[in-house]
Amino acid sequence: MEKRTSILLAEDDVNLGHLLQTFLKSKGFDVTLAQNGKIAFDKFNSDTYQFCIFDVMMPEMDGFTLAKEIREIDRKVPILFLTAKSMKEDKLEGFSIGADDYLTKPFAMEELLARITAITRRTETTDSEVDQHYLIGTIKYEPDIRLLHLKDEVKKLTTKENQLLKLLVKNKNEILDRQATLRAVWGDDNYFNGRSMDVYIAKLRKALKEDESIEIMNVHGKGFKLVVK
Amino acid sequence: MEKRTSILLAEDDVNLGHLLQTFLKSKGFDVTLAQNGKIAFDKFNSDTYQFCIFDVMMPEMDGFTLAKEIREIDRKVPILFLTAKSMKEDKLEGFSIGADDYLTKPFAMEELLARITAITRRTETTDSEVDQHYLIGTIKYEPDIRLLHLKDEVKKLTTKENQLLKLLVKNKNEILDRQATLRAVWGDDNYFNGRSMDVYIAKLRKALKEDESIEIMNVHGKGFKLVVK
DNA sequence: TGAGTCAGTTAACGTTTTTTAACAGCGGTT
DNA sequence: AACCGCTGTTAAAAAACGTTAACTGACTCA
Repeated sequence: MEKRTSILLAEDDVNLGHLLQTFLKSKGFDVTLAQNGKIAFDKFNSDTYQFCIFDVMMPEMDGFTLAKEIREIDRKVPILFLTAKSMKEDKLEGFSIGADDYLTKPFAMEELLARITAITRRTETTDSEVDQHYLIGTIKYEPDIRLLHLKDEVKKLTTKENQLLKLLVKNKNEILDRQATLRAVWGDDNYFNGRSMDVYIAKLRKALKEDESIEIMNVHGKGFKLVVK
Repeated sequence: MEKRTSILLAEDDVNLGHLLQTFLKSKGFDVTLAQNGKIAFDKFNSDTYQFCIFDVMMPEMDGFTLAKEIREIDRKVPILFLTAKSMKEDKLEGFSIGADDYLTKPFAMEELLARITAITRRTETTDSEVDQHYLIGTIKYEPDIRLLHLKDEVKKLTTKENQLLKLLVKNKNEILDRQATLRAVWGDDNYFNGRSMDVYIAKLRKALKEDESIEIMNVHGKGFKLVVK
């Protein structure tokens, strides 16, 4: 249940625009592409964006003007400029409007990604959700505080129990690959960690056995699967 | 009570260091100058800074290593690199560590200022980071003056208690890495410092136990995590 | 200058968590 | 059926952590 960062990208060069959109989408962002500043401004006002990337030179409305307009109604949303010029004056004009960063074309995709990451990291909200919970059959499970609400007891899970159960729950009714799980939880899928995992599966089965409809089933040679009937 | 943004500047070139310090001070910043990365790391851990400027090439501990150490205990504080090289690889190495920006020497003072302003603009109004105080559940905590406002007492924290709690609070709901914390607070992550840290965790748990919703939970083999329900 | 105080470390002992060992059973293959 | 790798389970061993108290060294102040 992870919300993706939505980005508003204003770029009149169709090729570059689509290239960037595809790249950023592959990196897990929601990217809305606008052909020019006017369209971008409309889109900004009709939807919610966490991040803006504006080409400086565009028809209709250039990037700087667009940024200035947006800054009047939102003085916080991060704005990154793409500019073909490399003159210092331009850079400064962008910053004084309230840009957060700029890239001079041509630039490496990875650098763009790095800068977006750097900026969004700072603006992230401090507290992540601690109140998230799942229902496994009739049993309430709170992974963030590692609690399992059983019929007549609230069981505290250990780190490993919790990591494993969280993966099972996230992949409910799907096979949880044995090797992948070992690498995720134990860091290495060697023999002993495998045995250790089997021990933890036994613990979890015992913890969940009060609800008959829950089953952690083994898929021979593949992994485990949490099934709730 | 207006407090100035405090900057930690790590620069081994004494001339450039003083020049920058003087310039930034004239622009209204509090600037602490550290001769090398090791000194900077110690200063970062004993005081509070809103911004970091690190020269990449320094004796004792270089800027990238310094940033990496700091990122383990503070994933938000803005870091700007000063680099003499202009290779793209270097830039990316910086960003992947979690840098926010970089400047290639020689650079214009005004450009440095513009970048600092761009990065701090959004955070300065939102964050009450300048007038440092946190709420841990119902308990008010003022790290700068090392006070914990309990129900019927104002508890003075010792240096170590305070450093540890500050890190926990800054990383609320996230795992605070055991080794990184030891290096930050005790300078070395050997066995005995580890035991010492466990003693301090016990002290903090005792101090915070009046609020049931607060928990310092252990993540076996990884570190501790401050959770407020 | 020497008893008292205080922050921090080390020691000691207890508890919890995780790993390893040991043995038993199961599943698929030949 | 015989075999072999995979899994189930329990118990013992090892590692990590929790807590209290004794200890150490630095500082204070009469």
